[in-house]
Amino acid sequence: MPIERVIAAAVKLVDEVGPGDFSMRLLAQRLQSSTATLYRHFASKDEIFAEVVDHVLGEVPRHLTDTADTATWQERLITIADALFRTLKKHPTVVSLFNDHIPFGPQGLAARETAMGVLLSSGFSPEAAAKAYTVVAHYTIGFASQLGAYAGDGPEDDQGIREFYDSLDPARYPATVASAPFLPSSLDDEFRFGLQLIVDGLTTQLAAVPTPTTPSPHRR
Amino acid sequence: MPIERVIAAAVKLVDEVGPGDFSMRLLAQRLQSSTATLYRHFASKDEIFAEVVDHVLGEVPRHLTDTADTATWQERLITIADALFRTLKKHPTVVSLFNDHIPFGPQGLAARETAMGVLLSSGFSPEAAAKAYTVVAHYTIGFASQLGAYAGDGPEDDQGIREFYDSLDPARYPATVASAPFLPSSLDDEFRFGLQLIVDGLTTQLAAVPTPTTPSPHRR
DNA sequence: ACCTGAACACCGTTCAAGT
DNA sequence: ACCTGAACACCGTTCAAGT
Repeated sequence: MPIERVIAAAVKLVDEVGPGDFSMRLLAQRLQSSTATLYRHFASKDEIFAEVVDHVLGEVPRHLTDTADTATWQERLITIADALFRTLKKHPTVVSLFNDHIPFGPQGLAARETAMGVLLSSGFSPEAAAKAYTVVAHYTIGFASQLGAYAGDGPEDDQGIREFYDSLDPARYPATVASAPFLPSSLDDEFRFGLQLIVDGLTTQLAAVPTPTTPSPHRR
Repeated sequence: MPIERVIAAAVKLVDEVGPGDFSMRLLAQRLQSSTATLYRHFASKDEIFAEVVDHVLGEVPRHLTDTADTATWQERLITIADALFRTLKKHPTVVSLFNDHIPFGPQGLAARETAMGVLLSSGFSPEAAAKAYTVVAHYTIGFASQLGAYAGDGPEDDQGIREFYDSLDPARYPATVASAPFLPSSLDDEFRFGLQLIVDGLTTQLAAVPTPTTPSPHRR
């Protein structure tokens, strides 16, 4: 009956069977209760999913690796994005739920506050921080959303994808075949590659305006 | 009974009611047929969704704006990503289906081939082209995946989000409140901002290796 | 007050039976 | 050979009835 127990069980169930096979009946059964009882705590399945998203966001701080006081804002921003990405990778089936609603729950707000604090104390202007965090958060969640496509039943692992493009008719798909051997080795590598590009781009962009870009100690 | 008519009706139905409310019965009814007949053409609902994704990808070329022969690869790459993003924006409820499977259908292959052709003929090495296209494609689809979150029932429009963050307790969420007035004005603007960052990053990255980055006429 | 079995109006998928 | 009504085993959500 404690609400937190329901949410924890819901997270576990989504992790195990995915949002598609998740059902109120299954959840009620696991809690040795009935669906009608669940509806006294939550208005709908969707509301439970929102709580699941918030619960998962609560794990982000655990994946935040310590950064030295001398770390640049670039290093700090990459650390934050990486913590979010690693959290989502631990709950691959949950990620799609992030695309239904903006995470306005307490853990979502806390994650945003922590990240914005790091950026502001690293010398970002409020405007630059808002744009940087928003784009990095959307980039990270967007990439993680596609994790599911690489865990299906087709030739959908790194090696299989390369082989598939390589096996196409070179007369019909010359450019695709030519580049097939050079495809990124994993969505992970690609995520880091793109994240670095964005941070590089932010560095260039910020250097062009009077916003201070020199690192300053975080939360001294 | 022609298979293309079924797919066209499926796209229309997903556009209208979303994947959640889409049902085989509803589709059969629109086609004045029965669900059992649908199963003689497609093995499952999932297979129909795969065809819907491919059909939508077929619209990308229509959104490709003409680029001058003197256009840089940066301009060409942005044009390609923008065409994909605009296509997905026209089918916001379809986008989530992109996250279930890699688009290996004929239209998906054609879109990839066109984009890779542009990059290769713009002077990219096969390796640089593969990495650049993959990261840009995932970036674009990832961003578009989150379009749904900004069309819900909460305070989920640009103005409402700003107001929500602005109304938080400044003592508890100082960094969030400080940056609230500067949030990007729309997911559109943010998409273009991030895309520019990635292209800027690619420019820096490519300048550091012997890969030619000078524009050359496309498909002369 | 708190809980729940059973019901309602749906699903995806299959199959025996019709033309 | 091609189609389909009806069935099967499920859904989310509600509500009358029980303690």
